[in-house]
Amino acid sequence: MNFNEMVYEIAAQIPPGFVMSYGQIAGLIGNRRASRAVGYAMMRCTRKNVPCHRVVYRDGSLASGGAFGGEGRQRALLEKEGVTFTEDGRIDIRRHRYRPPIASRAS
DNA sequence: ATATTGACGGGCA
DNA sequence: GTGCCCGCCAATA
Repeated sequence: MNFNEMVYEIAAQIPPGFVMSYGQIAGLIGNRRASRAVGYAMMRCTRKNVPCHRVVYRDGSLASGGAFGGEGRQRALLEKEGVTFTEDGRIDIRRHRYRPPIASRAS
């Protein structure tokens, strides 16, 4: 499951205060359509040192109901890192979307 | 080997 | 702008 490793690698590159969408990670890997698979991989990332809480939906909404062990768990972590939320309860993705330099790293 | 599920994304109403 | 439906990939049964 090299796919999973790649997802973890990219997610780990997300700096504090920034977030990436599943689809964006999927694109960096090489499969832009694999957004679902990326999320699936993230689901079991708890065993890794990966800030999976920085991975959100393309529209800035967080993961489905309490996927981190708490409904407000992810939001709390992100806010603590400096991520600003809108009144809709969504991340201001416009500002916090992380842009990788170029090194997509897909070796 | 096929079928179903799941932390998604994009397109259309 | 939001909401619903379909399609994509990978993993599990």
